[in-house]
Amino acid sequence: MQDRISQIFKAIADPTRREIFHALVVASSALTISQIASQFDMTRQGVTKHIKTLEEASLVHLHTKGRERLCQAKPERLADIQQWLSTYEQFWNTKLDDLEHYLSEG
Amino acid sequence: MQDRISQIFKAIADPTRREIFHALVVASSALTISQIASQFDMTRQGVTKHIKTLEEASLVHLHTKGRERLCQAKPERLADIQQWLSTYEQFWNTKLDDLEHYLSEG
DNA sequence: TAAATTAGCAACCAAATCGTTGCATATTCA
DNA sequence: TGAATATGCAACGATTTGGTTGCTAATTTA
Repeated sequence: MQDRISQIFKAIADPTRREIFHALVVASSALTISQIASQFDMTRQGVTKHIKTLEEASLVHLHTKGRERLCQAKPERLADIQQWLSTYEQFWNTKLDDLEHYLSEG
Repeated sequence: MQDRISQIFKAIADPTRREIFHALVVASSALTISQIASQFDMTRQGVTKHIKTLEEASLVHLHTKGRERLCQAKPERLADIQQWLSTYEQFWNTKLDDLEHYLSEG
């Protein structure tokens, strides 16, 4: 389909998915689809779709237990984004002379 | 329309736009729409649309000079993303006991 | 002034996105 | 076993997305 970094960016570009992801991160344990849906003004199927997108981006891990589907956040996958960001970090994180040094060195 | 962070994420979620953005960052000076288009296998109008998206996300600054539209990258806007990431950074950046400390305190 | 260059705008198109409803299936509980 | 629970799958619909073509307007250049 598409490259991993695009998948991750698209997954978290949607505010609802960011909320779901955050809910999973702060949850003390894995949550079921229904548990997540109860926290949002959306149908269970809507949540299922968002979870699928997050799982395809490796931001959520799913594991079936009986009739339940347990969702667990994998925030460490966001390191891929930080990796991408690192190329541009120098433009706001460092002192001006560091930037000028970078530009002159090419 | 939508929140700033979603705008930025959506803007850079597209691989073509990331390429355009990168081309602008590494360019020694601002580039015109036509100059950008010549580097990509796309029509000028296609590029114009991408530039519009990047501008709306404040990742690119436009300024008209005669008949030309000069495009300049504003990579410092990516700091907003890093800000968002910082909430989750601890999950891959710190030692395990730091994480456990966070969870027990949280 | 006439031709070439740079760009904008509008319309169109196919595909993806974000959500819904309806129904079927599997598991658990009484 | 029968009812309730948790979920999946498919179809639908409105909107957005990523791109195109065609035409017009403004600026520069010869």
